[in-house]
Amino acid sequence: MENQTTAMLDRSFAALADPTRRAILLQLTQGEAGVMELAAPFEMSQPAVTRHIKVLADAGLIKRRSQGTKRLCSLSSEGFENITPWLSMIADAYGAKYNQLDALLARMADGPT
Amino acid sequence: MENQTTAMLDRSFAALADPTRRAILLQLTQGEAGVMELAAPFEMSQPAVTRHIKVLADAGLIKRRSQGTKRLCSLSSEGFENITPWLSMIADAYGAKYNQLDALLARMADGPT
DNA sequence: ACTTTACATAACTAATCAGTTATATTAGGT
DNA sequence: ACCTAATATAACTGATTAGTTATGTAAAGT
Repeated sequence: MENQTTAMLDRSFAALADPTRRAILLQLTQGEAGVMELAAPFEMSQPAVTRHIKVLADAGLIKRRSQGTKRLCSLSSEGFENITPWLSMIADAYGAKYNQLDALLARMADGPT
Repeated sequence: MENQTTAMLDRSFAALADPTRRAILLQLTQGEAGVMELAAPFEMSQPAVTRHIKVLADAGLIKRRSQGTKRLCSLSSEGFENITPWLSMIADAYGAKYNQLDALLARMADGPT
């Protein structure tokens, strides 16, 4: 009987724990991109990249939309909004000593979108 | 030829991707604790908890010191200082829209310890 | 209608992971 | 010296993961 939040945290952090997926996210900071574009920098098959993209989407870290035969990916705040409150719980524990993290989390809690 | 930073990010995020390990970190926000204490809330063997603790330590999320026959664990900022700069790169991409995250990361970059 | 582009899905494999039980180690107490 | 408490290590197992190749599908172009 695990709750959604916990499972979502699992997925979000796990998605971030892979260098290929982090590289994809960084590439997406440059804007929307299709699967082929995202796959280009890697010496890896297209299906492998497609799966990384699925993992990122399931974690709420990216969104996808169709445009013709393309599937354009872009960053999504959802996944990040999921992990930051949790990180802030830890940050609080560090107290003043670590309040930089605390501040970051507070600002994320303000939350846009 | 992967660099340390990348491997460290892998370890840090992967360590956070498990509910038991996150629960251990939360428990440590209450202060130092030995392995037995940390294991108590879980229906899990002691060796299993010991391994989770090792994963957290390898990720730089906790520190350990010996006191008699006990091994006291406490939160460590290292692992968090590792992931926040990376998160801030992503946060920058969101721009003003997501600048709460951006702010958090900026504050973490200030960094104590 | 046919081809091509862009992607998704399936079936398989090797490696890693999370847990188990059993056993070793290490420090303190008596 | 011996016993116990607290933890670590080893050997094993089942599940998940990341990659592969081969094949399927869906929208555009000709």
